[in-house]
Amino acid sequence: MKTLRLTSSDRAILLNARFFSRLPRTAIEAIVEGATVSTHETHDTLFRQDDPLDDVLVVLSGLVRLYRLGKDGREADVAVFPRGELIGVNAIFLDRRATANAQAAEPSIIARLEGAKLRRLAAEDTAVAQALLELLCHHGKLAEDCLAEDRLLTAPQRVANYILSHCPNGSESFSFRLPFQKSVLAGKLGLAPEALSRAFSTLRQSGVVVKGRVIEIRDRQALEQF
Amino acid sequence: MKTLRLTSSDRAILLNARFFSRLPRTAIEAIVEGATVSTHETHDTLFRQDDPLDDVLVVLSGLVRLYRLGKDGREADVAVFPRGELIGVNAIFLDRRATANAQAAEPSIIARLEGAKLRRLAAEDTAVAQALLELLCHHGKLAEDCLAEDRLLTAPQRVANYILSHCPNGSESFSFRLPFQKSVLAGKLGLAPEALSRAFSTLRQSGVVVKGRVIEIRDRQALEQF
DNA sequence: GTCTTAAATTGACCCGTATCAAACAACTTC
DNA sequence: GAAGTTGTTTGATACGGGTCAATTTAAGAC
Repeated sequence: MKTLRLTSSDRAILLNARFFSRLPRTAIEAIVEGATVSTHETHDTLFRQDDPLDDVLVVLSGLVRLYRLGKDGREADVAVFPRGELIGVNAIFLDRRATANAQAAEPSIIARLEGAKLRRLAAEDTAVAQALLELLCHHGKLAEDCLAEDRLLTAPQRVANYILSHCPNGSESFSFRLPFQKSVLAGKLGLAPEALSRAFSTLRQSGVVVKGRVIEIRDRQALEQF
Repeated sequence: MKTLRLTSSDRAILLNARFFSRLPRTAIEAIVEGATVSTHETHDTLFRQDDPLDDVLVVLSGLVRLYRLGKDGREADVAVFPRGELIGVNAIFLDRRATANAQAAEPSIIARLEGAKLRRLAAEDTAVAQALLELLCHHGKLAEDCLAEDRLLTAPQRVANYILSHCPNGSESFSFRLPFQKSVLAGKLGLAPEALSRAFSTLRQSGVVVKGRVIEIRDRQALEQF
């Protein structure tokens, strides 16, 4: 289901997104003008691997999972995009085809920006180009982190890392709520859901208490040295 | 060992690099002006994780391996850069610190471009910004490929993939020479050298013959379905 | 060419995690 | 609130690949 224009609340969310927050108002208006919005249920597919794709998607609310399919049908997540993230920037500067499948991991509202317009603006306005450069560098770093984690850490270590990345620095004990389902976290960390579950129970002996989506940390140091 | 200026042959190599080939001569001159060159032996370290780094390195010849260290001292390659590649673009647009260690994987000649200048040029010249955007998108895609491979494919499948990526399309049988040591290939594919060796011997039954650095493929179809 | 050192291979073993199956818990929907 | 659906946990098992050690092979040095 599509609506032609962004509502004012959609607009407000966009303005808060990291990508847009660095840009002058006029640039934002130029980018957003003509954008369309769509709503999606959990498990809806937004686009498929190898599909022609000349749009950038912005997650206004909800969550989008980007994954590739193996020959045998197995899925491997390559990224998970929360509210405010841009999806498909790579594609519009390369061959304008999706490199992976995208699906909503929960009920989501998605804005679509035209790739052609973004390319034009990037070529005309160095502020836009600059913002894109920073975005891509950030994504690059995240991808590097992810690859290194996969190759260096065991499942409990990856989970400990993830938990610590949510720790307000300085505090020794804290708790937070997972921003999505555990199965999504498992995918993001490159694990089967069962392995995530087992990792949590391994971490119990290091002071991690899991109650539903809420995670409580009693001893940060124990986690750090895991 | 450093030389202050690029030789004319260094310059020629730069002009052939994918990044520079899209740029007008004037832009290239502006970027390259003031660059320094250094030569390195195998295993020399170019920079270390978390070091301040406000340069972009260009591999003029040789090979550079980018890797992260685990707590236990294990190394995980995050990228391997052959001649013509740029290293450290992410860093100059983020916090100007290295996100990984870089070491020469064979005797190498490296050019250093100043990050500050590159940033300035990217902000002034949209052609430079454009070239950087395309470069980063390409790197992003490669990183995504790598992550997906790690998560979806077994060791023999990754090796088969690598071999096929060197197959001149259309040909049913062919052979080529590995552009670097097998241990480097192993790291690039996220494998221990032993695992690479075993993968090769598994692929022998699919018509892959390995003689030193030369790889011969007798039956492409068998490889593709592996 | 021979000597020396580094790289690659092979075997034995073990650890980590995927997979399958089943029990359980938590939401929906009516 | 009951019934069905979906998500999570637990156990048993199998497989892939890492690690260590011992050879074999290849590559540099003289």
